[in-house]
Amino acid sequence: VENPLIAKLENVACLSDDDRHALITACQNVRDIAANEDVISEGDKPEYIHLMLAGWACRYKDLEEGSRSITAYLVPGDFCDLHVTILGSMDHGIAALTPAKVAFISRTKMDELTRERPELTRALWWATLVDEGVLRAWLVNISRRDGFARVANLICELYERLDNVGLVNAGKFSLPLTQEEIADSTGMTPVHANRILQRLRRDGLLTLKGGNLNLLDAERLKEIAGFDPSYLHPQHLRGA
Amino acid sequence: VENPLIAKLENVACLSDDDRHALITACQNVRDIAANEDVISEGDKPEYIHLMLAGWACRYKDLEEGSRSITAYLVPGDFCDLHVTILGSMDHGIAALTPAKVAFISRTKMDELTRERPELTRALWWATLVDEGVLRAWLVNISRRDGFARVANLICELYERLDNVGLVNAGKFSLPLTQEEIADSTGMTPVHANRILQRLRRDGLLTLKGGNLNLLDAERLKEIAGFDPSYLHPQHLRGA
DNA sequence: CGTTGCATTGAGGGCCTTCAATAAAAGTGG
DNA sequence: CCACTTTTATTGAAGGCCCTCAATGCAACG
Repeated sequence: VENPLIAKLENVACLSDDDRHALITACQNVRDIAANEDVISEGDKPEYIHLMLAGWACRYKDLEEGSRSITAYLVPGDFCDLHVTILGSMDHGIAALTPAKVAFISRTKMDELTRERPELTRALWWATLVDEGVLRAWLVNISRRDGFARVANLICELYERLDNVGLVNAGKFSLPLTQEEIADSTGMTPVHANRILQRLRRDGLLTLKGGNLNLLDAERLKEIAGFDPSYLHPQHLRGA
Repeated sequence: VENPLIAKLENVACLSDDDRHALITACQNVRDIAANEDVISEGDKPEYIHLMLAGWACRYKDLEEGSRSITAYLVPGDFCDLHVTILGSMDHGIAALTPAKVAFISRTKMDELTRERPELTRALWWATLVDEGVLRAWLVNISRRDGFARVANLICELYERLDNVGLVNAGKFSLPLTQEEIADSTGMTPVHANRILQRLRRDGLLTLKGGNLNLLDAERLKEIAGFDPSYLHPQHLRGA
C-alpha cells in the first residue's frame, strides 16, 4: 500500500476497495512543505484538514519566554487536525521537521467521505482516539518518569507508530529529530537530552547517527521506559 | 439553568429549546458515585458515555512503581468519555474525587441526539476540541514551567472552567483537591505541592482552606502562570 | 572552504525529591 | 458527642537530577 493512512487503518479495520479508493482520491491535493516551514500556524483559521503523506512534522507551542514545547510528532498516516475546522483559530502551530508531503483535504470533502462510509468513519474515529491516548501517555511520561525513561519511552512509541505504517525495517528507522527537538518534546534541555542519548548508546540499547536509529535491545528499552503499548489500541477493531 | 452541560454549551452556541430539552432527557439515568469510587476503571469496556452533573472526578493512570498521574479534572458539565465507546477497553481510569452525580448515556441515545441536531453536534464537537486543547496545555505546562507556575496555571484554568458553568462566586470556588492530587496532576511530590501552596498564600495570591479557594489577585496569578485562556476557545461559536 | 547549525563536554548551582517525623484535620464507631 | 483511627498537611535535612552558562568539536551545506 502506498498511502500510509490506509496502511495504518488496515491494522485495525477492514476497509473495502471502495473505501480505499475514496481515501486515495480525497488525497489528491498534495503540497510539498519544506523543513522548518509551518503546515499551519498558531492563530490561523483552519480551512483544510491536513494529512501527513511523507516526512515528519510536529505540533508545537511557543511560550512567552522563548522556550518551546512540542506536544506531538506527526508521521506519515497521521492527521494534523482532523476535527479542528470548526474552531475559530489554531491555538498552536504545526511545523514540518523534514521536507514533507501533506494532503490538503477540504472540510466538505471529508464530510462527504464519512457520511456514507461507516467502517471508514469508525476507523478515523479510532485514529483520533489513539491520538488523544498518545497525548495522555506523553503527559504521564513527562510528569512521572525521569529523563532517561522519558526518552526511552518516546523512542518506543515512535518505533510502534512507524512500524504500523511500514517504516521500520529490522529494528531500524529514520528518526530525523535534533536533540533540541527531543528535548522540547520530553521537557528537558538539549544538553540533558544529549547526555541521555549517550547513556542509551553506552548501555547498548540503540545507535543513532545521521538521523538513523537502530534499536539494539527493544525489550530492555521497553522495560526501562515502562512502555505499555495498550494506549495505541492496536488491532482491536478487527477483532470486534 | 440547572444542567451544567447546557450552561457550558450556551457560552458558545445558540441552542434551541428543543435541543436543551433533548439534552435534559438524555441525562435521565443518573447515578451517585461515592468519593474515591471509579466511574469507569482501566481495562473496562466502555458501554455508556458518562457526563458529570455534580461533584469532581479525575482521569488517572497508575504506573508500575506505585506512582499515579492525573491527566484531567472533570467538573460539572464535562464528559468523561464522549467518543470512547468504539474502543475495546479503557486505557486509564476515571475516579470520583467527591461524591458525584454522573449521567450514564447509552451510545444509541447519543447517536440519536446528534443525528438530527447540527447545532448541538457542533457544540459537542467544540467541547471535545476544548478538552484536547486542555490536555495539550497541561503538557506544555508540565514540560516547560516550574512548580510555582504550574500550580498557578492549574488554578487559573479551573477558575475559568468553573466560571463557565456558574460555579464561581466573587472569586471564590470549591477546590476539593488534596495536595497529593494537585501533585499528581502537576508532576511533583505532595511535599513540594505543599510548599508551593504556602508560597501562593504568603504572596497574597489566594487563600485555600477546607477545600474552599479564594482568588485574591487573579491578574497577578495569570501573570505568574503565563496563563493564556485561548485554548479554552471561549465564545467563538456564537461569533461565527 | 568558510559559515552555520548541531552535538558534546565541563563546572557550578538550584529546584525538587526522598526520607522521616510531627501536627492538624477529617472520618468512624461506640 | 467523644475517643479513636486514618487521612491529610506541615516541617526539616540531605542529596540528586537536571538546569544554566559557556566553550569546543563536528558535520552539513552552499
